[in-house]
Amino acid sequence: MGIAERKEKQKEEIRKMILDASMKLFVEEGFEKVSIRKIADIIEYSPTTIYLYFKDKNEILFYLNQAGFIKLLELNASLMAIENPLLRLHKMGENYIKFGLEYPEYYDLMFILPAPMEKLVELNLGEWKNADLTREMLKAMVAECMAKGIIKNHDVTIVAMAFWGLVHGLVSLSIRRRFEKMVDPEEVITTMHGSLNWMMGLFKENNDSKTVE
Amino acid sequence: MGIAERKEKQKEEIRKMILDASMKLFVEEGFEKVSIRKIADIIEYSPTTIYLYFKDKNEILFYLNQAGFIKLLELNASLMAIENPLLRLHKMGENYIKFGLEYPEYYDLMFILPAPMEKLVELNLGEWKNADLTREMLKAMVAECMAKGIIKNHDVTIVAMAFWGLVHGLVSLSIRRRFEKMVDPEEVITTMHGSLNWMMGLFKENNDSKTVE
DNA sequence: CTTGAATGATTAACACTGTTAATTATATTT
DNA sequence: AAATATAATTAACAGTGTTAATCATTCAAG
Repeated sequence: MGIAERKEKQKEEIRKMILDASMKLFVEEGFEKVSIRKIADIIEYSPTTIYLYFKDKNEILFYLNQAGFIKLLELNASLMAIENPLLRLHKMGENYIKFGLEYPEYYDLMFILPAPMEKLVELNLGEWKNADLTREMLKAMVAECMAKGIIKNHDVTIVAMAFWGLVHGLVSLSIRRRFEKMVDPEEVITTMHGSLNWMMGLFKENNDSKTVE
Repeated sequence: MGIAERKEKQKEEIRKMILDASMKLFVEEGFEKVSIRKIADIIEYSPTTIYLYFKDKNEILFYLNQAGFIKLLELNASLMAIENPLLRLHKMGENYIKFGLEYPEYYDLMFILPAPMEKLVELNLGEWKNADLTREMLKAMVAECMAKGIIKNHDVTIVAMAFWGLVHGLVSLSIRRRFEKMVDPEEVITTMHGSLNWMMGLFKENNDSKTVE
């Protein structure tokens, strides 16, 4: 069925064109400027054509956010080389903060906006590869720290959630400008890293008093 | 000038009508349903009339979010009775989580959406009474914990930011449904409290090894 | 090779959104 | 009573996502 195959390929091409145009708008003009009509302008099709390839706008946003998770995973690829799991965890937190501050639009899509999650539930995709992987990495690191006695034994999920909570809280409050009245704008970033650093310090000190075991 | 005074009063009344209508829509139908035209419908004026009393929609949202901060402060009023500053801090964190989960629309406006902060900067209101007060309460508690040797001495802002970061991270990831793939939906809330509890525990243990001083 | 069905893409329209300029209606002041 | 200032309105602009109905094109069957 060579014909059906080529047709499928052509369909994929237009899908790609739509996503590429969305990405271009997203990166160059920001998330809010991504509209069906603007995408249509770029790919030189009518707006309604887009609905022949994607169910709705949220579905497009969902695919855009996937790109964000790939970016984040790339940033974290170098972590595997770090032997000490606590240091690795620390570095992962710093990467997370850097990522959020450097790509606030992606961050928005990945961790703040409701749209992508709604789509995920709607499509009921049991898995969500890149996002799942990031979460698993975090949990694994926490578990490793506990196994090696660097972090006191506790429910892994609880500790992982606390860690993610802390860094996400810092990033999201920062990009939503909620820290500006708390600390000098020029010092926000260093203070954020300070907060993470301080928390990591609690682990270590906690460890010191237990290392004797 | 009795006339000018009465006029001023009448103007205030319509302002209040607009805010009341906005609040009604906000509470009953959610943030996204608050539109200029719907507000106009309720108060039985034309949509453009609203612009005679408020510069734009964001200004209305800004006033709505104030109501949220008042609600949060009311919830925290009982805290003052707690003597132990660490316990007080813990309770404040639990209140914060409860507030966020119970009034996600308010929480959105107060801590997630960009709109109110943009307005604050635009109006350059040096102060923002209720929000400032909440932040100051947090900082004061952290400082008190340090002064009493319950938390190891450190930069107050860094520690306060970490604390706020943690609870905000938990709440915002939760209401944006980012925890659903990490933990059973029924257990999200207890796990969140577990995370806060775990962090507070770090303080205490840290303290134990230093109490000897 | 032509007809009929299926597919691809478009136009027109719906129901909204925030916001502004121009106009009308209502009070107030001269 | 006429002129002015204020309040409120209508009409319009420039968008948004999305759907139903229509046109154009390609494909397979007679």
